[in-house]
Amino acid sequence: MPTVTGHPERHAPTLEAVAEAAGVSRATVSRVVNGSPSVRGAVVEAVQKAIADLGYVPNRAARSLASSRTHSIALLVPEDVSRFFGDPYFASFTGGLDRRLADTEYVLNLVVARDDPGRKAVRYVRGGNVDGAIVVSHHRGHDFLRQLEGSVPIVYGGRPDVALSAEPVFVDVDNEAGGHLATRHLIESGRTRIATIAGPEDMPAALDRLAGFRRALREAGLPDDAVVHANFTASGGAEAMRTLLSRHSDLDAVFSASDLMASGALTALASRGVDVPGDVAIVGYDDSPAATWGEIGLTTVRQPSELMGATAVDVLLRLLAGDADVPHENIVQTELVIRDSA
Amino acid sequence: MPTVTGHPERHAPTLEAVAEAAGVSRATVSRVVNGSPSVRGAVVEAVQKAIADLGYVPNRAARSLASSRTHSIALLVPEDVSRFFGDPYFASFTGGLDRRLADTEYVLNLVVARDDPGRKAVRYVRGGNVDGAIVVSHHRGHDFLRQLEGSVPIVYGGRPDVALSAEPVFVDVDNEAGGHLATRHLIESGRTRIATIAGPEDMPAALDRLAGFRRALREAGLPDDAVVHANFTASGGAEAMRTLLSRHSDLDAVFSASDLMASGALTALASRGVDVPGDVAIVGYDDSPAATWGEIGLTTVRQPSELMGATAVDVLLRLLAGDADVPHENIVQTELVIRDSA
DNA sequence: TTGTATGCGTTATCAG
DNA sequence: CTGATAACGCATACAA
Repeated sequence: MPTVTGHPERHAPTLEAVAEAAGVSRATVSRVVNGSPSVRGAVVEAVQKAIADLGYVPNRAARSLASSRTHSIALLVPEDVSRFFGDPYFASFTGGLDRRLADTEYVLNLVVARDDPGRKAVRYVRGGNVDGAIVVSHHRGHDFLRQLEGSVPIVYGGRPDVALSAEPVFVDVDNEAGGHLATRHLIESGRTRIATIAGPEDMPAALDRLAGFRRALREAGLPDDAVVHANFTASGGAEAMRTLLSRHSDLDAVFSASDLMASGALTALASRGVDVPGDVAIVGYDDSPAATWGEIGLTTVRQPSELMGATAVDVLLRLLAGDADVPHENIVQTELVIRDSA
Repeated sequence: MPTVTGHPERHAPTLEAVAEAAGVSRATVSRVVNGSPSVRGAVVEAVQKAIADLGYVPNRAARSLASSRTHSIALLVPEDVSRFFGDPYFASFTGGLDRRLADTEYVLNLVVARDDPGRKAVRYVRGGNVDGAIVVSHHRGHDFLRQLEGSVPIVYGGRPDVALSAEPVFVDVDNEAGGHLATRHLIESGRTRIATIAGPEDMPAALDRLAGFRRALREAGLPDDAVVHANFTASGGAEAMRTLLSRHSDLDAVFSASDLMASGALTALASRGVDVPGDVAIVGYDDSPAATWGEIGLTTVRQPSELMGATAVDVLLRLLAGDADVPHENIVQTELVIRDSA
């Protein structure tokens, strides 16, 4: 059995060693490492050379102990990880987080509050283990998030639907504008009888998209009464589509509030022999993988999820830097991705 | 900043404070916290009470500095995070990791080695920032992984296809058995002319599944010559299906090495008016969301990805505990999920 | 079984 | 601009 636990590592070089090699004191090396402006140029160079020669890497624990800053931030996920990452939107959001974080010396800690009602996670965050936190995939009723207030700076992915005592800082997408964008595209391509498969009535994002849909139609002087709600699933979308067809035989376009529902709608249309986009045009929402898995590419509204992740980091970093006037609402815009269906 | 319910921020209590409250020394408190067996029962209780009263939480940095163990492990992802988490398999794997880790005091650090050829990530892992690492989604050519050897215990998700100087510890799924399982199911349901849409010829997992397919057919005395390779995409699967149909008109079943390819095959069959599973039965692989998105549920081979994540943690924990004889190969078995298509 | 003393590697507060 | 020197909170040999 090969040795697995052996540490052939010498003693990792410390500030002390670098100081000696550079002929200065520990304090000076520390200053150079932390980019203090008050060090003579020549000394800086000498120290940096010593650092490079010895391959010095600051000890995180020691640094953290002395400065009481951890240089790590929590990605707090209040639900099952598989579900969270299984959602392409969050996968992409996390990608944005990471990419933006790569330029910094911050590290991402994955903190999950699944079974325990947030106790362990709250203790972790409050326990001084991280400098800040980004909370994602939070839902109404996640009241334990309140216990995070007053500990470290927090940025929410999506406007939190929780009773917080202070105004939360969040990044969100402009769903109303997204719904408007999609519907406007249908209008501009000459459609006149446009329906929507809306999302659940208790989800703010869904309602906002619906509002955007309605506004676009009103602005164009078209009727906005063809609305059916579904539950963001493919089968729900299929059923909604059938309902719409039976109610509005003159239908020539549909805005679906999610790609998954749109894919269900597409199969429903196909089985009825309705040509897409010939007879009926359809625009989805999300630009999820489902948008390109079918035979005909789905024209859809992309949420800049990666940008949102990056933005969340930006905002948090500003908060950590003590920036007093960071905006609480950070709204990013959607974008239309045109494929075959509309 | 509004006052938060609970502890008024003050100075977080330290060992010192607990010691004083319990009327013992810091060392004793430390022993209790770390579960040392050599502390009198009465004292243990007293200390634990003090801990509870004061809401004491050990300072990670101090602990780490003193013990040179970090209690955190790295999840090393050598590629784009979005792609990694966008894959349901990895999302689920990570879920397994997390769930198993929840019982411990270890924390997961997300370490990504995307653009930089591993330099930063390697430095991080070697820099003593983590006690161990779990490496996932590694590909051939990721030679920088070699630089991790000898630093901390490492467990790979999937057998690494990299020239390592020591025998790597990994968890993997038995792809050959999976291919065999799928094919055997088709045989047992009475199919006699069975083809396969295999994965890329340069991927070990794909080849293993193909080998399982062939073995099952040989064992049943059936021909194993109906093989077409595709690239694990839906469109690739559709094209492969068309090729198979043209070559083997007597086809009555197909094993597709991925659900995505199977979904493409399904659309290809549908457009030719072939009934599934009436005329042709089809079994996929992965049990990904794609398996249930279509009109007919896909019978498929599920990879116990979550179990694999949990196993990876188990193995790593044993390594960290200094367990001398942990097996290097940790193989988990696949499972057949029967739906409509076969 | 328990307490004492020391050190872990940095940062930060002073002087100089 | 630079160098001593005291924290930082905990673990752990060593003593008792």
